[in-house]
Parts: sequence; structure tokens; C-alpha cells
Amino acid sequence: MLDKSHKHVTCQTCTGRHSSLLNHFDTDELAHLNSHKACNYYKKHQALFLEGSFPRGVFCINQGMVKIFKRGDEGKEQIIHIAKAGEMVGFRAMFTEEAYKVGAETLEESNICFIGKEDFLNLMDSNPVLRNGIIKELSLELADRADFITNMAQKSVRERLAFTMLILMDVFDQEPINLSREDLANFVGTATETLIRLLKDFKEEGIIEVQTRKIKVLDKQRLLHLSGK
Amino acid sequence: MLDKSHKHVTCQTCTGRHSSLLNHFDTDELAHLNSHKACNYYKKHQALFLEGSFPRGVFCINQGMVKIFKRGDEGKEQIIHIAKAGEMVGFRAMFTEEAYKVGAETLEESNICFIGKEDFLNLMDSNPVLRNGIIKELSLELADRADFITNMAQKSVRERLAFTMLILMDVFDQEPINLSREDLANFVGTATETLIRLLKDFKEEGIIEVQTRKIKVLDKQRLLHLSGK
DNA sequence: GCAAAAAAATGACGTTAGTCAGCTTTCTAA
DNA sequence: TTAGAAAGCTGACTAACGTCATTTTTTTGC
Repeated sequence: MLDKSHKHVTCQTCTGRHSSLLNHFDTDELAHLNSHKACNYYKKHQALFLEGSFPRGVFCINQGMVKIFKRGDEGKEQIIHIAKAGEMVGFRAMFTEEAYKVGAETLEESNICFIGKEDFLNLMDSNPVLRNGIIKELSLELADRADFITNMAQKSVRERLAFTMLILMDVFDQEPINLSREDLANFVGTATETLIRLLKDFKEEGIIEVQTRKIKVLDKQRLLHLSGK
Repeated sequence: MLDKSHKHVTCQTCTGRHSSLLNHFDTDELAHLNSHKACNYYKKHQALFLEGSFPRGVFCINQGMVKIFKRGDEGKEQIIHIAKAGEMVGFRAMFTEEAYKVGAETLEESNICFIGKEDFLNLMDSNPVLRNGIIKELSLELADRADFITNMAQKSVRERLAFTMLILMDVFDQEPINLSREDLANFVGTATETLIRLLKDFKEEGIIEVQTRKIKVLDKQRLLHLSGK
């Protein structure tokens, strides 16, 4: 349980920052950032922003996990990305000057800071390292998405599940994967029932171990092999 | 047939430029750009760059069309995007400082200019409008890709074909869609045989008219409806 | 700690779309 | 102009996966 009263995370001591786009900030910049941000506790399943709303700034995940998703025509979610501590979300739409094309929601209770649009754009203007970091980040994500699309188009659900579990192992670090079956299905891009059946197969094949909703990977090698890499 | 001898397209008179990232350039900038670029004639099916190679600059399409694609594990291409006159390709990987994750190849004979990495990065450094234009472009493409992924995951092949044809109507402007069945299948994300069968259905339903490989859309409304928008 | 609600699991069934094999039309280059 | 190659097309078959209906388990709030 996170401490809800501990509202002000300080950027100077934020552990996620070191692996983030803000990792190169110097003392002055950190102080400035720290005084211009707002810090918030989010409970599980709370929205950061909705598809269709307009961006007012960027979110910086201090602790927790956030799913980025898009709703298809029948209302089914497709999860595009899961962001973890140190990542920033919500800045892409800020640059397009359009409404969000995706939504963002916490997967667990989280501490998330907010930097207003003005402040962030000013930071970018005055800080070429941040600027270039963002350009690089956007470009990396584009390459990732090309991969995602190709997987969706050409791999079986079984292969995609293996691939998705490898991504999730990275997101959950050493912890067991802890997502609802529905979220998992919506990330893989399949029906919940199909996902459940495949999980059962994986379990019977000794690839994973399941405790209610928590999934522990026993055989990463097989996942790598199954996913076709 | 393009004039192969006409090797030097001048930026000042390039028609595609007005709808491109370079549309705001002033006289001096254009002159500088013009003298720093190289212009090349590409024949049909010629590669601009290969997956795995390293970027040396950006390509600016003066005339023609270029497919951007990624190869899946079994070697099958997945087309991610089709770029037309006025678009720039190849700059995304330049920012990541990694090898290309996608390949690019002309779909028809084309005139394409090349701007070296150094020159282009210098332009970006000194020109905030270009810089912001690129950030915006990257962000827009990311939103597009989220859409693409969701379509792939949730729509039937028939729906995806309708969706793809709408995109292609835009790419081919008023001309009939002119792609090989294989490229079309690789864009929709299906087997060539399935694509051919669906085209036949569309034809019988009066949605399209087919002349050998050229496809003319007769009923855009139905496509919109079919694609689920 | 219990009742209600939500999530997970299972079974039966039908459809979609992929594969393979063979045939026909169109394009290309000598 | 024509032969060979490439692209396009068709048919038969089947596996993968989605849907719907129902049951079981887990979670949640009082």
C-alpha cells in the first residue's frame, strides 16, 4: 500500500528519474522542475486521461503502472503499451495539438506527477538534451509499433501471447505478471476465453506457473522460442 | 515515364514541398537546401534503404511512391505505410542512432532527393519550425499506428480491406489504386489468396471496378461503412 | 464473515481465413 | 513476337479462433 499522504515526491530523489528522459537534469533544473510539478496519488483503475480529451501537460510515473489503450469500434480495448515507473505519458498528443487518440489508466495504485503543458514546452525549448531525448523516444516507439503491427498481422495468438509475456516480464521486472485476464487478452489482441485456454496450455507445458491471477514465468527460453525470435 | 536525365529537381519549384515539412522554408533556406541535396531517379521496385542498414540521411520524395515495410519471421512483408510525393522518409531511424527497423522501396518510378544526416541535423538545430514540425509528425504517426494496431487486432480481413482501400484512395489521389495483389495483401495483413477472394466479392457487390491490377472505387460510402467508421 | 458482484474457467459450435496444389492470364525481355 | 517468368485466380480442405451459454472461483463492500 502506498502512502497516500505522501503527496510530494521530490524530483531530486525520484528513483524512476534515472532511467527517464529527465535523467540528465542538473541541480538547478531539478529544483525548477520540482517546484513546477504537482504530485498525485492514483488508486487502481483510475484514468489519467481519456480518449478524446485535450492534453494539458505530461504525466511522470514515480511509482506504479499505467496502461495506454485504444477502444475499437465495438468498445473493446486494445492495449498499446504499459508504462512503468520512470516513464512519461501523455506528451505525444500535446505535440499534435489534437485530442488524445488513446486513453491512459492505472493498473495498480500509483504516484504520478504532473507537469503543465506550458512548463514542459518551455523546458524543451531551453533544453536541447531533453528535446533530442524526446525525438529519440518518439522514433524508438515508432519502430516498436512497426514490430507490433507485424506481429499482429503475421503471428498466431499463441505466438503473440509468448511475445506479450516477454514484454510483461520486463514491465513487471522480477515480480510475477499480475494483470486481469481481460487486460492480458486486450494486450495480446484476442478474446478473453481464447487467452484463458492458451494460459492453461502454457501451464500444462510447464512454461508458466499460475496463482489465481498472478503468472510466474518458469521457462523464458521456451517463450523466446515460441514467439519466433 | 519520368525524365531520367532531369536529375536536378530544384527545391524552389518542387511541387510536393508545399505539403511537406519543409513548406515554410524561406528563400535563403531553400537555396541552401537545394545546394546540399542530391537528386536521384529510382526505377520501380528499387530500394531506398534496407532493414538492418544504417541511416546516412533523409529521402525526400519529389515524385513517385514508396512503401515502408517490415519483414516478419517467415520473410513475409508487412507494409506499414505508403509514402507519396512531398513526404520524407528515413529520418526516424536517424534519431534513434540504430539500424533501420524497416525497409523502403519504390512502388513505381520516382524522383527522390537525398539530404545528408549532418546537413539535416544542422537544419533542425537552427530551425525551430522544422524541429517542431518533425516532433509533431512523429507524434501524429504514433497515433496512427495505435489505430493500425487496433484495427489489426479487432477487425476482420474484410473490414481491414475496406479500411486499407480508403487509405489507398488518399495515396493514389484520383488515380485508380495500382498495387500488386501481394503488396495489397501485405498491407491489409492477410494471405494473397484471401485478398483476391475478397476483391472479387467487392467487385460483385459493386463496390469496386477492376481492370487487371488497377482498382477503381465506385462506392466510397460503402467502404466507409464496411470499415466500421 | 457473508452476500453479491466480478472475474475466471469450461464446453459446444460455427466461421473465418490460412495453406497447398494446380491452372490461367498478364507482363517482360530477348 | 514469342517463350518464359511472374502475377493472378480458383478449389478443396482444415486448423485456429471467436461467440455464446453456463458454471465455478475469487474479490469486494457491508
